[in-house]
Order: sequence, then structure tokens, then C-alpha cells
Amino acid sequence: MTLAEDAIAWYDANARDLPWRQPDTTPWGVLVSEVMLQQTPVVRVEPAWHAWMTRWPTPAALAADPPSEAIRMWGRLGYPRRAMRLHACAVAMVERHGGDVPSDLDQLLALPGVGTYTGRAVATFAYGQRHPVVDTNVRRVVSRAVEGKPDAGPATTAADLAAMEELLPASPAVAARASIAFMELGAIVCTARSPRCPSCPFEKVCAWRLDGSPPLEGPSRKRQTYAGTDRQVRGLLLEVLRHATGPVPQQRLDLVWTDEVQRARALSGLVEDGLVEPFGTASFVLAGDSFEVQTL
DNA sequence: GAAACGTGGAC
DNA sequence: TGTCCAAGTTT
Repeated sequence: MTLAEDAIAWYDANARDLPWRQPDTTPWGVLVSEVMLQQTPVVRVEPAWHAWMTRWPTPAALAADPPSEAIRMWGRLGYPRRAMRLHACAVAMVERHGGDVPSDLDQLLALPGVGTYTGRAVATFAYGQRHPVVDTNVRRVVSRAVEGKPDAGPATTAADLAAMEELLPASPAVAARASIAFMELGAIVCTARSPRCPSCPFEKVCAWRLDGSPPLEGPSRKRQTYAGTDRQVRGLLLEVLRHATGPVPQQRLDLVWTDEVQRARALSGLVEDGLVEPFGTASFVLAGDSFEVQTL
């Protein structure tokens, strides 16, 4: 048995029943799920995906609404630029591809918000093509099982794709199955913390396991703390704008953060990013919001 | 290639 | 309680 075959057998018996994996899911549904899942856990994506697909069953439906509605619908999934790019992506698909999600990898990669992972994921899972699909789960599984390292180092796209290519069966359909199986394995068994090795189909062949599961050595790279960052301030500002039923006066936004310099920087950042627009002289709205001018 | 970019749950 | 982590992309 190859690693891919083991993984597929395990997947067939243990895969989660996720809505975007249903056979009747459209390529658009797959694309939406992939974008929502970028850095966001499955449990938070599921309800958001259902709501999104109900409101906008096609790219054309989303493209017909302003980006502000996409940003609102995104809610608290995080990284709201993804909502904006998904909207831009829908507009681009209407313009370039007649409202269809393209099946060609290069055309996918040319869309806003679609990078190396997402493009290959859609080409593979929505269209059944044969491409290595490498996300953080796959990188960790390959790193441990094949290379014997406790965890994947920094992403090296070309090398990561080549490593996964080595493990991929020849048949496109089976290769797609292998990719989703590796991802699922990394998500629920070969996890970053406390991997469930006794439940792993690779337990007897995993290079890391055979080496005694050595821990990661050296100090872990420091992560940026969230509290007090511009990101937090942007989040607070956007939260107010999402709930707005009209233009939000500057004075209202001033309440979310006391540091004026940082507050101004965060707001101008949101405007530069295209998430927020000035409205009149001293108010702001989500990009694309068109409120009636208030009359006294 | 590093840094920026949200949010919430688990340990 | 604070750190770590979650199907990445863009600049």
C-alpha cells in the first residue's frame, strides 16, 4: 500500500460530512468554502457557508450586489478583505468567464483572492483535475510522515508542491481523493498539537513516529500579539460599519479606540484597502453602500 | 522573504 | 491568562 492508498482508505472511513463535499456542490460552492476556510476553522465556516450560498447561489448573484453586502455577510469570520476579494472575484468571473468558475488553473490563479492553494483546490475538488494541493495540513503530514520532521518549516511553495506530487497517484480522480485525504488527516489526526498517532493510518510507516516522535527544537518563532494592534482597531471600526444602516459619522468611529493616531491609521488603511469609503465630509460607509441622503 | 491581515476556541 | 493555532493571499 502506498501512502496515498492508505490515506484514501482512512478517509473513506473517517471523513467528516462537510456540506461543500456533497457531490451536488457547485464549483462556486467549492470556491466559497475554500476562501472561507483560509485561516478560519471549519466549525465557524459551516453556518457562514450555508448562509452565503443561500443568498448568492451563483457568482452572478453576488456580483449584482455591492461589496458592502458581502462584507456584512462575512460577519465575524475574520480577514474581511477575503469578502471583498470574493466579491471582486465574482465580478471578474462574470466579466471574463460568463459567470462560471473557470476550470483552467491559470485562469483561476488570475482571480482576486485566489492563490496557489485555492486555485489548485478548486481545479482539483470542483473539476477533478490532477494537481498537487498543498495546505498547512498537507505540509505537516508530509513533513512528519515522509521527512521525519516534527513539523513543517516555513512554506516553500515549489518544493512543497514537488513533495506532494511525488505522492500523487496517476489517475486524476484518485489523486484528488488522495489530496483531500491528506488534508483531512492533518486536520483531525496529524494535528499541530497532540497528534493522535494511534488513530493514524501512517502509524507504522511514519518517519517521525519511527524516529521516536522527537519534539521541535529551538525557540518557536514569536507571533505578533493581537491586542493593541492596528488589526484590532480595524476590526472594531469595521464592526461598527457592518451594523450601520446609514453613513457613520466620524465621531461615532472615534469611540472605538482612544489613541487618535492609531485610530486614524487604521481607518485610512481600511479606505486604502477598499473596504471602507468616505461619505460626505465627515462620515464613512462600507465600500459600495449607497444610502439615501438624509433629509431633515 | 518578511510582514500585514481578524477572530475565537482550546489548553 | 496568555499563547498557539485554524483549508492563505497579497505586497
